[in-house]
Amino acid sequence: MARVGLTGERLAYAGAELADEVGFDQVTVSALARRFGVQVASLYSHVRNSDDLKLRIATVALSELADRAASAVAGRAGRDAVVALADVYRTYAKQHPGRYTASRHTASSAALQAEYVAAGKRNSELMRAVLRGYDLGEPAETDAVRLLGSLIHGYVALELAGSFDHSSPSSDDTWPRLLGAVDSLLRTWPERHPS
Amino acid sequence: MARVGLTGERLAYAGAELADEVGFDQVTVSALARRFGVQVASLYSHVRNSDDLKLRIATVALSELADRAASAVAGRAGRDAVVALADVYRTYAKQHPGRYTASRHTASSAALQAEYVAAGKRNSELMRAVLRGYDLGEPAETDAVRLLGSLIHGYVALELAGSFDHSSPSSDDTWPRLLGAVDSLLRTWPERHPS
DNA sequence: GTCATTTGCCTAAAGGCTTTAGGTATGCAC
DNA sequence: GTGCATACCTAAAGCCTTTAGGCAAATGAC
Repeated sequence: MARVGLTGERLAYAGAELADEVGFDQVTVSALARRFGVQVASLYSHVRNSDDLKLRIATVALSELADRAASAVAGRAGRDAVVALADVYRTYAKQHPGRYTASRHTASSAALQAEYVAAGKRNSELMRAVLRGYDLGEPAETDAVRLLGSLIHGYVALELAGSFDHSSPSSDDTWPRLLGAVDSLLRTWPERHPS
Repeated sequence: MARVGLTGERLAYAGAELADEVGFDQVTVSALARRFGVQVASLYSHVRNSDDLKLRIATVALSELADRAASAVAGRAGRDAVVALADVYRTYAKQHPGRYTASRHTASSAALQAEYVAAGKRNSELMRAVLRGYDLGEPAETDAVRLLGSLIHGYVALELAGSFDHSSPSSDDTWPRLLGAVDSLLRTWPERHPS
């Protein structure tokens, strides 16, 4: 009975890979056990249950996103920063569709998990930092965070679902134009109250 | 063994109600059978399988959305039409979270179901009709359809997930300001090629 | 190096959901 | 009333989740 060396963390990363391969919805404790060549029950020493596993995968995804987002916006501002940030999410979703789906998966117990919440905060604070460069003031800045967050997630979700597949122009052409439009909107925001 | 009068359609509507009550992910053939006081296997005369049931629920949701959208935009144009249309989706998602989730659920076999595809088309064509009023020309009009679609879905999804719950301003305050901003963006779209 | 302890992984079992196969009885047409 | 179609049933197999309890491998004390 050779020991495989399971840990909660290894399961989370292996679960993330599994999600990318078969879809986040298809990630099960059983499939993961199979992948490690181990009995199903063995995993229950490392994750509390199936929801716990999914939450750990979501945390992996949110953390990776925050890391990439931080690198992308470093040294950039304004439109460059917005484009770089938005590209991070879109690219990640294409490369890791299962992980991206996981990152948007809200479990009821998620709010109780410090690490998950912290990774979510890192992401939203990076976005706010980028938008602070437009000097909008409040409540416009929060409105802008919600606008950009909604647009990125909405676009990525629709694209991932294939909604843009069978019409022109290609999604690759639309995307930079939308970001340009958002940048010009931010620069001429209807109700600015700059500091 | 009193007959309950099951049909594919009744199952779809009952499944939609169940989705609103317990969440779309929790909708199972078993739960639906329980609700009708009937053995599980009995449902398989009316729906092909679990995915088929979910696709039928999604079709119910997409059709209801298209009906409401059509009523909302009738007799309106420009900003009024955009706001009315966007409100339809946001309000529907709040009233019927399970149905809304269903409407965004893409099964692999969905593309083969004529009714589902048709309901999806009705929705997107209503949005395009509203945006045609801004006289953007192509490809800007398609870009705008994708922008508005992404923004509405993204905002609704984040709001449903509770992302805007614990910060001010309230989501109710942000929403009309975002729609106003989008309207002004559409009226000053960077690269117009009007007819 | 041996022994004790921890713990990683095991077997076993119960319960739920999905789906198929084949049987019974109900409700309508006549 | 009789016949027919079919609505709903029982039975069963397969997979997933989760808990309980057991064996053996790694770790540390001496």
